[in-house]
Amino acid sequence: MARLRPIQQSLPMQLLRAREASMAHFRPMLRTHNLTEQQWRVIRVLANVEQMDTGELAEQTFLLGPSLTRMVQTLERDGLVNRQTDPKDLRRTLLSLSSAGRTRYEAVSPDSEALYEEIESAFGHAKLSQLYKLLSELNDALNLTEQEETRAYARSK
Amino acid sequence: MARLRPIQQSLPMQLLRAREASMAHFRPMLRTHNLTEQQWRVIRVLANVEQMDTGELAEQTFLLGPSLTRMVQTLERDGLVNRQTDPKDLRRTLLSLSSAGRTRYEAVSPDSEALYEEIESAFGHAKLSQLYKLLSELNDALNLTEQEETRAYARSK
DNA sequence: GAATATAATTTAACATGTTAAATAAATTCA
DNA sequence: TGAATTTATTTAACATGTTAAATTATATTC
Repeated sequence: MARLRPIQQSLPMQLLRAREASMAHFRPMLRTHNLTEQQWRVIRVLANVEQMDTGELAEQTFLLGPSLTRMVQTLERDGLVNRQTDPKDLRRTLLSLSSAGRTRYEAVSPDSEALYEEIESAFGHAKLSQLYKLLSELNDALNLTEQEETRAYARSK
Repeated sequence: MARLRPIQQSLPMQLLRAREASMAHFRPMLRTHNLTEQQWRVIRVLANVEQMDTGELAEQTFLLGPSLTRMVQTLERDGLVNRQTDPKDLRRTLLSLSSAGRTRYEAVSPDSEALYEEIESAFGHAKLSQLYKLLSELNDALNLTEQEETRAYARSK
């Protein structure tokens, strides 16, 4: 029987390792601003729009609905985000950044940008572009074959 | 003030997106074997050794200690893993795969390998190698600058 | 060799990830 | 139009992520 490849050589683990290595830079910084990585993602997206519904915010931040629902509760309690039911579609919840949320955003932004630039200069702009390109192509390739598989496993279950 | 780059163009999000795209293939498969992604990582590492202590297992699987502690409790309850205190260093816990654990490993392996091959053929072997190389270099670059920053934030806190 | 420091693991507390099911509103269509 | 379907969000339940603190054992040092 063919032996399964070592886990360290697997694509998901390589990607996880790289992501952890990059987040190891951002997390301590966010910690000094009393934000989690995911909260910062939400604030950052909301900072660039008037308002956004939960579904689109979930897509933009790569968070799942249930996580977002919980997070928004605490973000609202902490006064960083406002919620409002969409008057045009009562199923939807519209979210927006409060002024305290915007203040926080503006406090974190320079620190965040500084880390990006540090990473770019450590890794090199050319390599970074090349990496982005490959990751984007990988996504395209993976998403093409995804649907059939999902259906296949759904059937066999 | 310089505007912060859009979140979708950030390195951590690109890596997260790629990882999610790849895990979207593996998770449904693992689900049919009643394993979570992290449980599979633990089993897979233990399948290649006689035994291993918690610390090294945490490194190999990229799991944090507290997560591993909890997981091992359920894995032991489910009869997939055995625990034992290291007689040479009573602080350490030695973990090993039970025979039921090995059976599960051998059931999952072919499905896992099949997905790897599917991904390789969808994305291309050459590109995949190139991606691995870049990710590895990124890790090296990131880990070099990590320590100083961590210390900097520790001081400012 | 007792006091102190270091190391490996675990506990605790809170946040998020994941899937399934429930809820409620909008949409479709017979 | 009203029953059936679809859609957006939330709840629920369990698993993992993250940090800090506690625990227990080994290693150091005086």
